[in-house]
Amino acid sequence: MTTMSNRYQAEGAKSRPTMRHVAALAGVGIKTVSRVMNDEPGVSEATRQRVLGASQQLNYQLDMAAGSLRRAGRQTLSVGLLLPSVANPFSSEIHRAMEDALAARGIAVFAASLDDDAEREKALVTAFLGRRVDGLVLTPIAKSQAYVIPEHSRDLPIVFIDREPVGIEADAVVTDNAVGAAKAATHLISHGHTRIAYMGDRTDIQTARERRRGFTEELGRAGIATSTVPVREGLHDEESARLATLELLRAEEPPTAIFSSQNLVTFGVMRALKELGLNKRVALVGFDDFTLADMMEPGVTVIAQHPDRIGKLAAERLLARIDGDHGAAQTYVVPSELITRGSGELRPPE
Amino acid sequence: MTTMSNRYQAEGAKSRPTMRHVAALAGVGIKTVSRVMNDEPGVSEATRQRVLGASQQLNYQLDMAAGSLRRAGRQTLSVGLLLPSVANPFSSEIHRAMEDALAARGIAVFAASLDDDAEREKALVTAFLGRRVDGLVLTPIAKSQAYVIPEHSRDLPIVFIDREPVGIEADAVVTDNAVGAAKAATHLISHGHTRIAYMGDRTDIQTARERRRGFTEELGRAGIATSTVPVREGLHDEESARLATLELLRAEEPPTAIFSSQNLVTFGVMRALKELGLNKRVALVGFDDFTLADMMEPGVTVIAQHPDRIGKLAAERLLARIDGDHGAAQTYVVPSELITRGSGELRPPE
DNA sequence: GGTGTGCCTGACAACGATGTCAGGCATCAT
DNA sequence: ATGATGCCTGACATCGTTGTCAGGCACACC
Repeated sequence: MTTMSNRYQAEGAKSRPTMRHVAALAGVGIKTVSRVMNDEPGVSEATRQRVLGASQQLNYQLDMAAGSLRRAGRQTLSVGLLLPSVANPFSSEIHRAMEDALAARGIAVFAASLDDDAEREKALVTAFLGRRVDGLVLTPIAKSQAYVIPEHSRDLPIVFIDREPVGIEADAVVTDNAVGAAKAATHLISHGHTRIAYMGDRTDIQTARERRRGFTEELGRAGIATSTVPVREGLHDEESARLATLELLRAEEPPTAIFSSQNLVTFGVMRALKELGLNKRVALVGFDDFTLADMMEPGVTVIAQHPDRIGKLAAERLLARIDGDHGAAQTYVVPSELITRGSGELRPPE
Repeated sequence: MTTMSNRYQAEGAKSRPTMRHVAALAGVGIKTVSRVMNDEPGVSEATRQRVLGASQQLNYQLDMAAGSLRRAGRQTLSVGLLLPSVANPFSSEIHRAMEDALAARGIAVFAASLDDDAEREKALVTAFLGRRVDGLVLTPIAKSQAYVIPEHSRDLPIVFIDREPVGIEADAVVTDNAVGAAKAATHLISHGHTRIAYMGDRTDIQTARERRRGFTEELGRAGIATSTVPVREGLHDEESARLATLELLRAEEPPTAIFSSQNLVTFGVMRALKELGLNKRVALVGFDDFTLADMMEPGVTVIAQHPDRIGKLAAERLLARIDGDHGAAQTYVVPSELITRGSGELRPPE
């Protein structure tokens, strides 16, 4: 039979060897092969070597999917990771940190991009559930995550990152958005600014709202009438931020400092400032650190997030849940950090 | 029985419903449920609705792993992607492009980072094979990829990206490294430079060698004695590139132009030039485009690769192979592009 | 010699699904 | 009435592996 099937498949796809093939070649039972491949005790050294030899000869490899089908607990040693985009630097650093933390346990990561699309979020969660991942880490974008309640209460570990979920109680790992934005405000105020503009992302994004709240509350605390604060929101890319900034700076009584709530927005602001030759006159603090920020003219002061820590922490929480931690859901806050590089330390003109 | 198991598991992990549960609730056979879930024909509309209702009520979801166990061809609708690092911008753009091309077919992507570690390459390939991926896309780093020959000849689709594999004939998608580097050389020569330094990456990386070859060959063609070309290699990060550049520029007869073979090296060179106040005097062309290159002083001229096209093409080739294309292995070359921004157009001092 | 104690080992069912196949029931032509 | 033809449907084996369990064998002890 073996011969038959070999000949039959000689010119096409050769099929992968199974335990049965290894067992036949080694002259043992299939269960013994299983024991050897899984490093289970109770196999004599001689048998072990025979099986190992046969398996190498056939280039045999255990089929994890088939194994976990029968195995208790059904672990697949894979998890799903849903990010705004795998190509986004912030996301990909989280991804990397998680990978490192999970690789130690032999867990592989399915990664996917959401593009701020709520439908895609649900579709991808479904796709990963169908693959029976051991856990899910996701950046929520849909209005509510209640749709995963059935799975979550069936004990599927889920950790939300960057944004807290709505409609479900589950672990989350987030940056101290409001506090970070407040730090930016304090920093600019302490350098003499009172007319500080806020350039913000789409308001349907929770972190954007938090940053705005932290920022304006801090201005209020400092005695600056929040009604006088120029606020531009709904900026989701470089170009819209650039245009909004140009408009703002050409208006009467332009701001002497700008706080931008996100990477791409910061880039747009930088472009506008440079165009108008104001890059060394108008102060700027951006939320999110970025490559080459120190090479700008002047260097760009930022509120840096720590995607590596977020990723690591998320992975640790996920592993704890996978290992059976049934404690109450909790939100973990990773502190942001002010990094001064020049642009945030410019003083207003006399 | 159903009641029993519900009560039993009320306080712990509820188990996931299976087809049997759905079948029991709908009062049909298990195979009928299978037909409905897979949109197979031959089910009356009335039965279909009953099954659909039951499956929704139980929140049932098909188990892909179990399904593909029996299904012909054993497709898992997942592929493995091995990158230098998922956090590397070049890699993550490839990743994104692949994801988009594969998502249309419902294929999920396992992504992992190699960190230029040959052992990790093999370990991760093994890990993905154990998960029975339908295909593999990988950036080779090990000296030879002959170890995947058994799987490849068993019809596992494999596409190499960025670098060509060694010891195996398989599809590859790469940038025209030598041509791109030659373009950089031509560009600098046409702007009057004859003393052009080459700052290169580790020579064990194939693309680095190709870039160097293309660069020096072009200088030779232009009549520049290659023995006079300052070459610094083995630079793998910003700091080593910065130091090498400082040393080079402080030596006698410093170059009037620099070609850097890679992103991080370019950053190091930029830092050194700025430190010495030479950023507007010494010309620079870097291999690899990067964010904010146009915001530098001056803007940085680069040979841009097209990671999005590389990713898309790799995904297309992989799908073709998955669909049974048994044509000879082929290497696909994605052309690079010269983007002028200022730094590469600086002329040498008289 | 009988028996208990470990240590190895393999037969068998099961995991959750799909492929195969045969059977039941209308409908329709003869 | 009889047989042929389709359409639905479910019993059963099977995918590759692991859990369970019982059996065989060697050794030591009484």
